[in-house]
Amino acid sequence: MSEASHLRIGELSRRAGVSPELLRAWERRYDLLRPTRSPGGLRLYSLEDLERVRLMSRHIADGLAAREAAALASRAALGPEGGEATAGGAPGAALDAEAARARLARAVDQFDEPAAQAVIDELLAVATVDALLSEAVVPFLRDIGDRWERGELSVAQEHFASNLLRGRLLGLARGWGRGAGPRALLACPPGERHDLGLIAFGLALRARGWRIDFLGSDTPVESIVGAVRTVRPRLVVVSAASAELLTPMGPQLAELAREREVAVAGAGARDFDPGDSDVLVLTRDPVAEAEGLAGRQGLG
Amino acid sequence: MSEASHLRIGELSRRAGVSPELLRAWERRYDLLRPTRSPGGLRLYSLEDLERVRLMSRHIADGLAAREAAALASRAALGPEGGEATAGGAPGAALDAEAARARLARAVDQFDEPAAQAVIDELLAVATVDALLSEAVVPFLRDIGDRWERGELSVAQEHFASNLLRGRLLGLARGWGRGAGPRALLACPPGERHDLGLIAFGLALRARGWRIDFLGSDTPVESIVGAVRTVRPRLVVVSAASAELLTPMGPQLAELAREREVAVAGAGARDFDPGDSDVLVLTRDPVAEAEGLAGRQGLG
DNA sequence: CCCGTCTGTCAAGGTTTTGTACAGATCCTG
DNA sequence: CAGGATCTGTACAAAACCTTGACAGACGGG
Repeated sequence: MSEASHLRIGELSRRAGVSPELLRAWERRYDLLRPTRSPGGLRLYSLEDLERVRLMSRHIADGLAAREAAALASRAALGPEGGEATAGGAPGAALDAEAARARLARAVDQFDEPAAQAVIDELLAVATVDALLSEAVVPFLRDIGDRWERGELSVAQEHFASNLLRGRLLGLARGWGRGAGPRALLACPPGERHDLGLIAFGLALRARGWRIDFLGSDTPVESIVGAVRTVRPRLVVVSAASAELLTPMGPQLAELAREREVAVAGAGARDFDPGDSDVLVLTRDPVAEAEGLAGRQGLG
Repeated sequence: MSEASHLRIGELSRRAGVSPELLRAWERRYDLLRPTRSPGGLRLYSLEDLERVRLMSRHIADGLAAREAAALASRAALGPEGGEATAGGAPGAALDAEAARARLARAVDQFDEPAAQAVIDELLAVATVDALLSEAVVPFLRDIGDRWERGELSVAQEHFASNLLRGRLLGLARGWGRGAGPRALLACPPGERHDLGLIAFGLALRARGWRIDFLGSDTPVESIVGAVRTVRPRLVVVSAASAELLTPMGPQLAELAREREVAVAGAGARDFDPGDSDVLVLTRDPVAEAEGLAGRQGLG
């Protein structure tokens, strides 16, 4: 897994998001990389080199001069991964979520899937699922929403970003139905197609021992009720971006809530009126709410 | 073990999606294959050779240069390296797709996520992406559709299955925008939410060297057109389950088709009338159509 | 405000890599 | 035996790289 594939400069450039000219300049001026050469003289890089370039880029984004960044990146190559102390940046810990979101946003703007995946890879490498969700995914979704409302984002870009993130989150979700914990059934009401927040919520619950049954977007109330009868979950979560989609199912939710925990979530939950039913209204971020529910259920 | 199902170069070319000239060039330049010869001197290939060519193609699609891809593909022939989950296995290994589908169906009926994931894991272990798609995914989607029409499947079960499969397919799709191949832009028209077939198509194209830009379900025509302007793909694919969703965008598709390849796919393509435009109508399964398009584009 | 340094970018001119094409001879199958 | 499929060898052109050298904007110090 360590060494391996030999990338030519073009591919390294694409994966690292640094132009070939600059890569050569860094090599010449700071001796950042020492690629092997093909018989014909072409530079061949390893995956370690890729990491080093990414590290250098990150340091530059943090405000260091190129020379300093190169020194740091070169040193880090040997020593056991230090804390990556970001000098004077965000209050964040080892993970500069702010910078990551910015890079992610740029990748989405350009429909650059590899770059976006790379950012997520880096985030996953240093963050727990909880941190990933609350510091990157949730803010990123908010960003997307804001830019969308301001008209800065096209539908195509929004879809592109959603599908990319959905793939990664569902990847993390693999096996979330396994185990012996209490079951939670997750769904969005009819008309609602924003399921990313719900997936994030599912992951946060999973990290606390729940078993997840995920129905996803655009699920009719009767189907949810039917699934509840089959699955017999301890918790049902319905998420929507607008309260208008939640209100019509109020009675059925209230009915369900007589035998089990029922909650509404998402931006739409804020304006949802549970009346005198036992339906919980979750307005905080997924991780916080998952934590709250875990406590309520006497779970870790 | 290594059955010499003597394939001639034409047959190998068709199955691997690589032109005969290129196969000979790879043999000469990188010693990728060492076919036996017929008494008259014709090259005879084994199924192992086929796998090796496919592996090489995949590495190229990942952005590696031909020489490096060949080195990796040759090395993989001996020891199973990391990452070759889809191609490394026994080439002829019979995958009992029928039984797998039955188990998958039962798992879905019971909302048993772990069981369903296990079935998919097994399939992935022995099948190539192509085989997985054409022998498992596509028939499974058809099954779902049929049972849905007969009312044997609840909405909840359909959603459950879709999200599960979507997660796995998008997992396989990771990095499908990488590399230097021609770009293909994939989307569903407004109102269409069945994107699984389209994802499968994207994977099949990917296996043949294309770079994929995926917009997914429910994308307005103007957004598709806008994205085309940004991305400048060589191919645009629009997929829908019903022709009613495709017909309204006929004019825009015809317009797009004047400068690049445009195709409609999905069940709805069957009833789509391209008129006198150059819009291609893809009615066969994703793998077959991807193969056809690859040939049309002179791709490997 | 001027000057030297740092950095990212570009251009010119030449080489390597790689997919594709062609020509003429040979092989295979109905 | 005709016609399609292959074989060998050579050639090409586009894309990607290489090296050297230069240059403009940003920035800190005098």
